[in-house]
Amino acid sequence: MKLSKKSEYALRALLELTFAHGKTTLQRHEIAARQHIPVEFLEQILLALKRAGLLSSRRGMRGGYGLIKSPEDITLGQVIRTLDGPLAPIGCVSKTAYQKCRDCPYADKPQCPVQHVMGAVRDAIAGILDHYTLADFAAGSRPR
Amino acid sequence: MKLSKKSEYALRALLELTFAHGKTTLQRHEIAARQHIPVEFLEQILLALKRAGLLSSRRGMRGGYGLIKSPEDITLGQVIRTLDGPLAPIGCVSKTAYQKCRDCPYADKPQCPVQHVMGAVRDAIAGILDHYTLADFAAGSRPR
DNA sequence: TAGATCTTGATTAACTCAGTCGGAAATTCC
DNA sequence: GGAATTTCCGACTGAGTTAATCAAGATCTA
Repeated sequence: MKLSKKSEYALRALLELTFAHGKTTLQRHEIAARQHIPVEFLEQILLALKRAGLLSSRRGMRGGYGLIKSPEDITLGQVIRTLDGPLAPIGCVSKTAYQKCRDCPYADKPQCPVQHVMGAVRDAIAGILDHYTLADFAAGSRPR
Repeated sequence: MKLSKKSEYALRALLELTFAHGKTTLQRHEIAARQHIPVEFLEQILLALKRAGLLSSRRGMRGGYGLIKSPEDITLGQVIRTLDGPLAPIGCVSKTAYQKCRDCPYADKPQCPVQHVMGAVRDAIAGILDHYTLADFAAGSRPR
């Protein structure tokens, strides 16, 4: 049930980019310095977020990174999924990356007790993270 | 956000032990066969559950494992915590194993946005798993 | 063109996960 | 008492993941 360092850094980096949104872009080293993140590691995180369509970037002297959408349109669920994979605790209850559970005697019947509980857990986690936007996050408030 | 195989096996093993509770005890190989779990791996799981005070055991010819408390008094939260550690996605929001977050610019102030969201996630997970008993689990129903 | 910056891919050390193995200790049955 | 059976305990292993680090290349601005 753990959040990777990668996702944590991503959230903290996006926090800075949310503050800067509309005003300016930020460079790797600025984000790294403000959030105490190893710059080379941060780099590959920003690249992943870019490939996921959340960030734009510009190379060269006046380069840097910026949000490509407005903070209200990016959820923490999206961010964590792109870096850590599915939110579900177990493959057979994932909605974005379902995987049939091998070796379980209940196979995939809806009677499977594991599926039942973990489905509830998944829904609880996704219920929070998929409604929590970067705007909420930066404001430090609850969503909606 | 993933449940380890260890915890999954533990839940499935406890399912069998719940069915047997009051009637008989079960041996490693019986549980392993019914739930398709590698027997030597299951062993160390059962041992861990025993050390956590959930199971009793007897060695020798008529030996085996049994629940030491009634299924209504064991929650899935307890089980998963003993095998996977804290439920919280990040140390600084754990109630059972709190750890101050190093290198975060917000330190531990209540204003920390990461702490805010992840606290909500932790509460959601624990809210389910700490109220879900083995009895609920075996019945395949929702708790309470 | 020079210098700054993003981009890509490879590499690494440490750690965790999932499972295996061998042997010691306890209990029962003969 | 001895053999069979079962739990107990610790060490070990191979594969994969995590958290970085590094070097070299592409691109942009001044």
